Amino acid sequence: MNDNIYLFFEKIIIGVLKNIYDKRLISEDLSCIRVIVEPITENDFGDFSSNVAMMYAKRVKMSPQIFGKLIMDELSSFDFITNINIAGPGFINWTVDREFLKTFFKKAIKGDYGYTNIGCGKKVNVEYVSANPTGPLHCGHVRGAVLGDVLAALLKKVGYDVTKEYYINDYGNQVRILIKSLYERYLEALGMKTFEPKDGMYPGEYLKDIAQEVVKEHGDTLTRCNEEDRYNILKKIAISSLMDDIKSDLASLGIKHDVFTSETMLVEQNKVNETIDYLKQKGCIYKGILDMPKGKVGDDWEPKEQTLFKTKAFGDDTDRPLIKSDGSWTYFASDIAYHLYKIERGYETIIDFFGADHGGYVKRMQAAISALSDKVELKILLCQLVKFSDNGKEVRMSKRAGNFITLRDIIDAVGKDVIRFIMLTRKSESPLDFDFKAVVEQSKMNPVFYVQYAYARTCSIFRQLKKSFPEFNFDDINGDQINLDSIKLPEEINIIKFLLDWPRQIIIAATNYEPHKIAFYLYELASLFHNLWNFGKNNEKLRFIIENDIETTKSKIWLVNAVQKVLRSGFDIIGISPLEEL
RNA sequence: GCGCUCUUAGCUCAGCUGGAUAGAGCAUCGGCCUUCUAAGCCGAGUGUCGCAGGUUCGAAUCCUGCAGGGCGUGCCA
Repeated sequence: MNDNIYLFFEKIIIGVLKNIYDKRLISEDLSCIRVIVEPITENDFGDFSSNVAMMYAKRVKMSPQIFGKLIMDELSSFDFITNINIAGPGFINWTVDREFLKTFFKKAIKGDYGYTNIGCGKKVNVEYVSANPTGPLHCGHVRGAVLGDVLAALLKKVGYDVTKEYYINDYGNQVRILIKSLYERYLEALGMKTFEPKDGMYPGEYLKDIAQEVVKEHGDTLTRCNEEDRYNILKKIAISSLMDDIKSDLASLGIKHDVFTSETMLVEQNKVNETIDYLKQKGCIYKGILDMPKGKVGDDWEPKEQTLFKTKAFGDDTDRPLIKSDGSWTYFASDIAYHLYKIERGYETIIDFFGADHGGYVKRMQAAISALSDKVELKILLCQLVKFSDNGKEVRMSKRAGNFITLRDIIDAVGKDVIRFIMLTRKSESPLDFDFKAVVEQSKMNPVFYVQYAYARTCSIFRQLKKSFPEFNFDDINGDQINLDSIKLPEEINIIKFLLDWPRQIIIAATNYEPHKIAFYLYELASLFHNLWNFGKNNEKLRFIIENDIETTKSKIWLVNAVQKVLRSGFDIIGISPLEEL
């Protein structure tokens, strides 16, 4: 916490409020309120600002100006606060002594900068990707995959005990169809018939390879055994093979889940039964007939009695069925069991990352969770779909025809770093355009190179440093005794101020579940650094390495090192590579 | 019909969760490479924050209504 200058000042103001109250200058003890300190972007006002006087003027029955004046008088007793003033409708603005700013940052950057323990080791489960194991991952999965992964990394960074989880939907109808398709491919591999995709069967070529595996392992014996055995054998091979492919694709994206939970396992171990029984006991389940849905209705709709969950009582639009007409569990039923299973494992916060096409699912799942537990928070995050195009032309996909862009295609085309960064250049609720041509071109259009270039430049400086000062010792710049007097350009101070914002940005991004903020922060930091770099292009005296002046060089290198460290730790969070050369 | 979500510069988007004169990139025009990497930097113009109300010291941000786009809408996952 002591590396966060905003928390530092917030604490100071809390202390000030206490003092004012002790002196009976105000009528109410405000020392337990939440004070917010923010950076000031327009430099004319100062470095930092707080709106506390405006927020609480009413409660102490004063005008913001008068209340602010009281706070201001107390604050001016701190010698590192200079130029304190009240502006506009009652902002308290102050400037911080440059030596203090540098010393504060010098201490902060030494440790695990940016790590904050606001999570206090609480257990959080982040479920993401969870694509059906009926084929390879396609481009539609990429955004949720990256956002979920970065969010998990962020939560870890702020002190949560994070489990990254993948839910394998290996139980429902889709799997049944998959196995049917595989059997047809198997017969084809044995030369017994030609594969003809019908009844929604999966036409993809990948089933041919799996069929070959089956033939290798079982010969033609499956044509003779009973249907149930055959189904189970085929399912086991298919799911494990497809999950291997999925895992390997995810690994290429830098994603590795901690836990894989299988829907079939939940059913077979009676978790679904038990969950539904539990809900029955609570009186949440009944048999009934749902009203005909408004809007588009299939031709085959007819009223039917179903086993229903009273999700409407917990805020859903209508009650939801749990058992299909063939007697098996609906997806919703096993998903309730799955979430209870997560709760049983001790997670206090459960986060699900869904695509926008699952938006209709949010309310019923949240309803289910409130029925199961009043302690656990379920957060369902939706990310909008990605529109893929190539040189401005939209790439249309049809899963039925089997011509979809796989995740593998995208990784091969543009690489992991580019995908990950591009996915973070929008907030998750905004739709995202992904144009192959624009992305493949390593141009200005592509922010990931811009950010990686800044990092590479820091590395380049260190390489150059070795040539100019072979005896340079990095321990010198990490020690307390380093002299930072030559760090005084406004742009250098600005970079330090911006770097001081890093721990705060991480907290904002993590607590609001907004991973894209990190990408934007890094972009801006890169921009500030490129700017500083070019000072040295225009004026040799403003370079980072100054021949024959080891002391100045040391302090400049200290700053470069700090920039590099923050870039590096940002890269770790969003999962892109710190390339030393481009 | 109902629910969720989005609408900010010519285009693509940020906007620190209610703050001060709403910001970037692209595109356009002009400048900077015998130089720590020019995949970079600097300078120049652009706004009915979809529309209309409301809440208050203060609204792009919160609430209500309307318009437009996307997604969803029983026994798919």
